[in-house]
Amino acid sequence: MAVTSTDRSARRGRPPKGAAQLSREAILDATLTAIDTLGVSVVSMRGVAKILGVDAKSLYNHVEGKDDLLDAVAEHILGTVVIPCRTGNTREDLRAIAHAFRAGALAHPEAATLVLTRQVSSPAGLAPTEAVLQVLDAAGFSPDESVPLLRMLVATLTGTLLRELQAGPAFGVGAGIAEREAALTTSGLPFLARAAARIARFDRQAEFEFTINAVIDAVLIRHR
Amino acid sequence: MAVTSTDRSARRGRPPKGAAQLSREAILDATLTAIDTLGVSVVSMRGVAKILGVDAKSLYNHVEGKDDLLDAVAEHILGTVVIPCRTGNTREDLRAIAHAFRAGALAHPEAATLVLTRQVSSPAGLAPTEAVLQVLDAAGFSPDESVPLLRMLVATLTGTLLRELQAGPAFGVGAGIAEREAALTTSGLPFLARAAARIARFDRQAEFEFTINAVIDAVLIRHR
DNA sequence: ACCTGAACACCGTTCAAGT
DNA sequence: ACCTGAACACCGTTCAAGT
Repeated sequence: MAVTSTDRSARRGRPPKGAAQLSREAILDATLTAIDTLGVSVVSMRGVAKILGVDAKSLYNHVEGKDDLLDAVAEHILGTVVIPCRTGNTREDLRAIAHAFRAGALAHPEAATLVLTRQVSSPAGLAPTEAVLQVLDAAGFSPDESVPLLRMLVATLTGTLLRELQAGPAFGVGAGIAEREAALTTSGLPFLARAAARIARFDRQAEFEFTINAVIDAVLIRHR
Repeated sequence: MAVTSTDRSARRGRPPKGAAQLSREAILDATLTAIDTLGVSVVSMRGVAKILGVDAKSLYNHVEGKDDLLDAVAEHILGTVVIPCRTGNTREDLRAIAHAFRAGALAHPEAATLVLTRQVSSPAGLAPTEAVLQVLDAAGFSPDESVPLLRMLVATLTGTLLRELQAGPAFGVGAGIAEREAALTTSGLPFLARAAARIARFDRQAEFEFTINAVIDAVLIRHR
């Protein structure tokens, strides 16, 4: 019952021999697990700190703020993407990069929005971009030709993955394909009504394949 | 100095003859101007209420909550898109729809993220989709063929507009083209370094034209 | 060097009480 | 029918005080 000088409830300043030493990396890890668990929209500095058994304000010794932290998460995930080796077949090489990017992004579905939405400028984050430029160069495109093509590829990839994410965090079909089909059928829009069954269903893998192949077609058209 | 029964500071309940009668539409308008002024990330129920000279909690009589409100803003903007008449030229018709969509989205740049990011299911919001399906039908595509093509077009459009928005809210080039070019040049990634000058520059209109044309090429390839 | 107490200026939302 | 007071359970962040 005696209150000693190490009484935790009265402590202030650095803990005498606190268990986990706080670090930028530890904070980043905790943030990622918080995002995976609760979703990115619910994540908070205070919540991350709680995971680490620390006060929220302590985080500011290692991180500029919440925005900086979320940028770091995006960069971390992007750094996770393993760029495939080139085969010399332009179509297959572009496909492989797209699939690698998708795999990296979907490894943390709740964090994927960050990757797709935030501007990343670190070298690690730029590796996929570099890889695309390399493939286009090997295919014989000049930089003048490559950059717009790169932008189209990135835009399509981004858009496709965003759709995929909001189409349903769960695998395959989300809740209510029948409901969606019914809503479309009765929308009063004839072409949507006619295509309702096909629109209501969504095969993530197949849609990704189709879109990425089609957009690569658009690239290869410009090939001499 | 006398405190009467109409003393405002002690009032409770509906104002005797308050100026503006609150309505869903008025709330929506106020929200849109708040977004245009402050940016979507800063908008709050309390802020919107202040614009209307009302307490934040009053909004809940006309709106389900913040999420519902932002959905409504997205729908409103989408309902603003004027679908162009068909000309019979598939390429031109698809281009025209894309441009109409872009114009609608960019009319409120700070709100555009909502339009591109949220799932919209109201008939008004689905009009552009219906228009694309109609053009593809007129071009001779079956619904089975049209739906994946529609998805590719939407994905590319979404991705392109998102990039355009984050590339710079200001018109044309944002701050620091030279800085970005320098960063890319010294990134240690050779292909990025070589294309640095082209990547650092970004002509919104030209990039949009290129991408949309290229992706329509991918559609028309599949034309018999 | 690093952590926290106290503090500031905010959030979204519920619900009963008022008119 | 519609608005608000009181209240709840949160936010991100600063800064001086502590070790």
